[in-house]
Amino acid sequence: MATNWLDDLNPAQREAATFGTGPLLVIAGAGTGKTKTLACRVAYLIDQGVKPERILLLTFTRRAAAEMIRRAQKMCSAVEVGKVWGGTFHAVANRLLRIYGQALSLAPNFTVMDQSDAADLMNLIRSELGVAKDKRRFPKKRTLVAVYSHTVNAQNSLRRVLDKYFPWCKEEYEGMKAVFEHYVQRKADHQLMDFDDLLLHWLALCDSQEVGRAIADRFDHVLVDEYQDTNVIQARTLRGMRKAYDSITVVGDDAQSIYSFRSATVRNILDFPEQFPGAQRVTLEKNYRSTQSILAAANALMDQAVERYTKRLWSDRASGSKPLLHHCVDETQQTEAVCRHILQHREQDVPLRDQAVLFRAGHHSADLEIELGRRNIPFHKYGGLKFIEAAHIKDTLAVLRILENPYDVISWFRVLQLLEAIGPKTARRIMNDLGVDRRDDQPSRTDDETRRQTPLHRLFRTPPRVPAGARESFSCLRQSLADCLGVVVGAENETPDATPTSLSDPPSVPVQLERIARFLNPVIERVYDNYLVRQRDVDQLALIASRYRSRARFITDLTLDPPSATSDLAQPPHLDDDYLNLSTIHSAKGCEWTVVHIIHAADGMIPSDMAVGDSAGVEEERRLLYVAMTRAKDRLHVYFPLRYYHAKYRRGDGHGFAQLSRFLVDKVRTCFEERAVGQSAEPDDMANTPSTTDAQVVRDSINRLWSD
DNA sequence: GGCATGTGTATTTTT
DNA sequence: TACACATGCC
Repeated sequence: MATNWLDDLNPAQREAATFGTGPLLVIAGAGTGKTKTLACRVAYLIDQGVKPERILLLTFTRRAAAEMIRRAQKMCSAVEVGKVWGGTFHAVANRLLRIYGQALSLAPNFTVMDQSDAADLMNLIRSELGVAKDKRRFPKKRTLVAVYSHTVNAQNSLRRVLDKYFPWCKEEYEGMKAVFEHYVQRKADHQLMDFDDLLLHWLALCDSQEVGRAIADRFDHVLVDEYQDTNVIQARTLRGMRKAYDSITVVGDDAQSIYSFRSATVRNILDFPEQFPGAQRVTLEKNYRSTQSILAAANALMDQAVERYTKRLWSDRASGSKPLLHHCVDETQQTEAVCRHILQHREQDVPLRDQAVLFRAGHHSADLEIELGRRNIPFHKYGGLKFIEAAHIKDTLAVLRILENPYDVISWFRVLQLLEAIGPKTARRIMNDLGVDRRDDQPSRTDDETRRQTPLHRLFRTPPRVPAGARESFSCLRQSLADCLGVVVGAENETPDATPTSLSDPPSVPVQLERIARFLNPVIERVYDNYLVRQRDVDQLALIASRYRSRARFITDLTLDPPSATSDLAQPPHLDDDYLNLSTIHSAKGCEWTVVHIIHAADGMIPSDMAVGDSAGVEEERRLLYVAMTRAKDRLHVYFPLRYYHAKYRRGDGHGFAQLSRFLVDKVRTCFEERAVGQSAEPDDMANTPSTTDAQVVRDSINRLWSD
């Protein structure tokens, strides 16, 4: 079948999609059909005879990769496009390391830690070293992870990173250095990999004499999406992946780089031509998404930027009505206005799923979420607190991870402390008894006898001494672990064998979870509030697990690509269900909706107070607002609450007046139509619905006097 | 050594 | 608000 789908592309898109071999840089502005172009390029390459499994497609989220592959599949139905290596840098690194990691002496069953696991390990080390004892202000675990990650990702010296980004921690240089050294060693000893390690070890694989060539030569073509949000390690890795073959396509937009906190650098995209000599360049400027009036506002915003950007968007879509800027009395009014507009749009046949509310920080939607709940408006929140970060879910995963990697100190430490009468001290002693601390039995890793002596075997053969109060639940834990491995721990003196070759097959992953729940349910009931909800969450986990045959795969997928929202699992939305999208701006990247509501357009929120320290920070916040605005297809609402109550800090009626976001200068505001919420008529297209009146504002303000 | 209770403080974005 | 840390009791 010929390639008639190419007819749908404009000349620039077609040039990018049908580019031959060699390096190609595609500058693709917001809404210029980037996904479509990349999907077509995948389809084109396959159509030209490239084998799908010889294409590497790197995207920012797994969802993005899946979407492109799905689209490409539609174009070339004859070939199994699913064989394309698609996913995030981290997911691909994980996959390669499981195959080739032995070249770096990595165990194939290493554990992937997410950032909160990394924080726990930092904390463990911090307390062991006692660095925090005399200094009251030693950085907290999250700060430690942030500093560490920034340092390795930017390949910068700790000194310089502290000077530049964490000046308030400069005093603690020595202590932090010690913590980081132990952190690195401890991970190596216990087969733990944090997110940064995945990238660093992939790069190391590329540089390896043994397998570097083989890995690079696996792929004829490498395609990279969202290139503006990659860091120096990733850029270096890409160079390492191009040895015999030089075909690489990177797509990005310098005006949408919003991940510098993760050490992403816009230099990657700007320097691409030098890094990959002979690179061709294609620019996509025609926007298919937004009305001209939305683009006018977005362009006006970027005109204020300090930096020059490489393109200017245009559209031949009808100009549409101007975006609206709503001045609200306070957050309550903002919430009310958002709900009202959402329902009005729904009445005008824009279903909830085609609308989104965007905000800077996860908790900015708290008030709105409560109101949506009250009004029975279903929603789905992206970003913010993840299901996987809930304590009881981490507990469950920790048990699974012990099974997978018995040297996972973090998980042991966590699980043991769940037992009554076991705190940090006892937990550490038990771990010692079990030999979880690998430094003790390192000498001959390959020696068969040593391998047989994993902490789990010791647990089954010679259970360690535990406090009387913990005895019952400890034996319950032991039983659960044994059940999951398909091992019998009946009589005390038996010597069961729990190697994978053990006689009775280990049960399926959902069954393992059910066994774990037997141990965990009483624990959850004792330790947490809301235990019924939490126990149900564990059941939900088993439901997801039913899609997996491999426990290792399940754990890693959950870590690298966690369910995006708590509600994902609490009430999995049916396909025909209509629900509103709530999202942080970061998580909204790459998405589009018919109607977009941006809330909290106040200085201190956008830009975030945390980011206004230097001009680079402010510039990034501007791009963030740009990303938010360009998500809208037909209608854009921006909300500004004038008054914030700081009940958070002090009780009472203290409040302060906010400033409109500094990015909404006069030149930008002329692209908006401004409304005072509750004080004037609504625009034509939402005229005939009841609206808040002046009197309502008065009543609200009176009521507030005793609402507290 | 564990654990309940009280106090102070910092407070973004994500693979 | 929520989390880390200190204190004092069991």
